[in-house]
Amino acid sequence: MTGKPKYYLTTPIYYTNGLPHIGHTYSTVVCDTIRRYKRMQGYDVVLTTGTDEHGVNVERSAKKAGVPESEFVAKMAAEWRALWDELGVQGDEFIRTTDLKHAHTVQWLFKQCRENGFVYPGHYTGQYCIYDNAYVDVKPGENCPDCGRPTETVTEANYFFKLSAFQKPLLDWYAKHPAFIQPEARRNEVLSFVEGGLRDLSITRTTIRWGIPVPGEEPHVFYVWFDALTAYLSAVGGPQYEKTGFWPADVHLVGKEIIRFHAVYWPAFLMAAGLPLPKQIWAHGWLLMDSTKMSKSLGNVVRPRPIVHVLGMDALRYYLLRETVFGQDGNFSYESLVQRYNSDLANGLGNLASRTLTMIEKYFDGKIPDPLFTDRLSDSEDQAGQGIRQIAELMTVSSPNAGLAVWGMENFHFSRALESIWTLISAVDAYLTTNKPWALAEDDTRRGRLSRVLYNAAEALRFVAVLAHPVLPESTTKLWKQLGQPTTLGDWPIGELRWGQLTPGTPLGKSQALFPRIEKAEAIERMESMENEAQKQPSPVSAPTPASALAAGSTTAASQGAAEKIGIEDFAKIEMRVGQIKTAERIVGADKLLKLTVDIGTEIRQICAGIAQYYEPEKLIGRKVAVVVNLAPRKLRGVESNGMIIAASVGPEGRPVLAGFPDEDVEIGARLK
RNA sequence: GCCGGCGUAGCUCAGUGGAAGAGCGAGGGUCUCAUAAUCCCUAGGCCGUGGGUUCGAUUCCCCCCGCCGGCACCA
Repeated sequence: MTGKPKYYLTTPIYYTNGLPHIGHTYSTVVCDTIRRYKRMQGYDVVLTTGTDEHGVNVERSAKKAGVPESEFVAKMAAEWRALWDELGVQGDEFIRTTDLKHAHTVQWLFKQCRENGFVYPGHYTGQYCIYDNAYVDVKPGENCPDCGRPTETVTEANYFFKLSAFQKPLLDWYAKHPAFIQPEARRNEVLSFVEGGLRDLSITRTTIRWGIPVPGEEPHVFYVWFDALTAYLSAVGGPQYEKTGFWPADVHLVGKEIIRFHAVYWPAFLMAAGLPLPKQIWAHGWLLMDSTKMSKSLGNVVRPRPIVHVLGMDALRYYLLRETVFGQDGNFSYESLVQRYNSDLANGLGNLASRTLTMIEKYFDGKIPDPLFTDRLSDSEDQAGQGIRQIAELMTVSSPNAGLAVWGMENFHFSRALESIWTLISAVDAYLTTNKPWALAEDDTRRGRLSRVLYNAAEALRFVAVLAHPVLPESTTKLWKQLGQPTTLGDWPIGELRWGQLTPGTPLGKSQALFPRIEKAEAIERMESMENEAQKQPSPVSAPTPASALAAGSTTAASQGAAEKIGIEDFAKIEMRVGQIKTAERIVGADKLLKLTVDIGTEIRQICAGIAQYYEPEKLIGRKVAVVVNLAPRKLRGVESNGMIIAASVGPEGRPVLAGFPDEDVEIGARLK
């Protein structure tokens, strides 16, 4: 089609059992930023995102909503699409795993793998969690380690993929392509995983109805990863990928929790089918609501809409890319979000644009002044202006020793790139303060200098508009128009950015505040109340189930720090009972944890409690405590904990004080209400 | 348990074998073109603890403490 170089990148294909939260948003916004940047660099770019719509969870949710699966997923897919639109995301391909062309691609890929001898029929027997729709590694009779619900022993016939055959080829590939898995820490994890040996993988199911049929092998349908991962290929031609020229992908951007599927399974499938491998898998970190405090409940997810409504989509995009070092985990809080908005966007970029454009309006009748570049006298007079120019020009140099704006974008160091663009903004602010154009304006003999100063400020703003556009598409476009630029900023060739391209005499567009300042408490209050409102409302199709909150490629948002009001029915979900401690011992290698056995009336439970620093094990025996008995079991330091002992958390260190019943005798097993 | 990472100013983090940094917040001052914005100054932090290598370590090595991640079918 065009002679442009091609660039293909993907977001995860999101599972449609719930609605998007801030973590999904993060993945997608990063991709959109890269897409816009590559486009400005002159690439023919395709960004694929989409929805993963098969599986038992969808079956169940659709049933609950009382609609056919196809209808359910259609509505969900529409929701996801709409959200991406609201965030300014330019998805070139929106692939749904229920698309016909995707089914064809999956079936074709399977056929290739099978013909090449990497698929064989077999049986799998294991403990199966029907809620998570997954085999889990526990003994018969044990509960699911993830959701805590009972598992079933299931034997089914299914097709296996010979993953074991790819240990060596994969390791060779990793060795030959050191940048294949990013960042480095994830690469090492994957490496040690593969070095530890690979087991074959079952890739079809007969226990699922809602899936892509395996041709001629009904009732087999394809199981999640063989289905979902292939969507990346389906989106750009499937079997005819050579015609589009977009395969292999340049980068698959994923959340760190699904790195293995992308860095091990997917390349192995492709190798088995004799297809080219993607060039890079980039795993980003999670956004945590409160990094110090891990949340146990997944109920409180932060959604992007309230933020977009209160602060605008650019504010959210900017925050996601600026606040967190890409690749690492980051913290999310409304507090820091509004802080960033006010100090960087409103007071920084917005205010600079406002003061510059207002002065050009006032002193030059709304036309870009002539900087008189040929005037040598003015030139020497304006050394500070030369400084601004230098800073701006350095931004465009792709080198870790230069201005870092372009270099940072190029290397996915988004926070660095933005940070450096903001050094230009504050340099211009300082430049204006020093040169006082408002004072120059009162002296007709200094007209030339005034022109020069305001030209430089406007030209620097133009640089900012171009450089920041991939992150702030909406507001930089406004700025672009305010600067009187007739071109489409998104098409502007970033590599051709040069100082002095701003044409004198250009009439400015209508000026308006880019980022109106907002009172912090009020903004937080509005976002939180909208969020709470949204949590109460069922989704357009059905309420998302908490167990599915960790969708593919999502980043986890743990619970909010501040407690919300809950209804009595929510409280009733928590089953607390009086328990008596029977035994207590320290856990080797864990100095905070005690392993307890607790009689809760109906049974004796093993429970771990983080109280070892303050309670002697021997003195606890016989003590009556409050126990949450219906908490999902989990392993702490390798020791299973089936319940939770209630304690007050006192002081800044959170010293635990056990809740108890000192005054009255209570019966073991009595429920707390 | 095994493997890996991290621990630097109130907060979020950057950084280097040779005189400790940025942004934000906070305190003081300033201008008035601007979104009560800007700009300037100030923060004196045992660079987790202890030891080692070195002329010299926050930066290299070891131990310890604390936190986090990975250790397979988790959409």
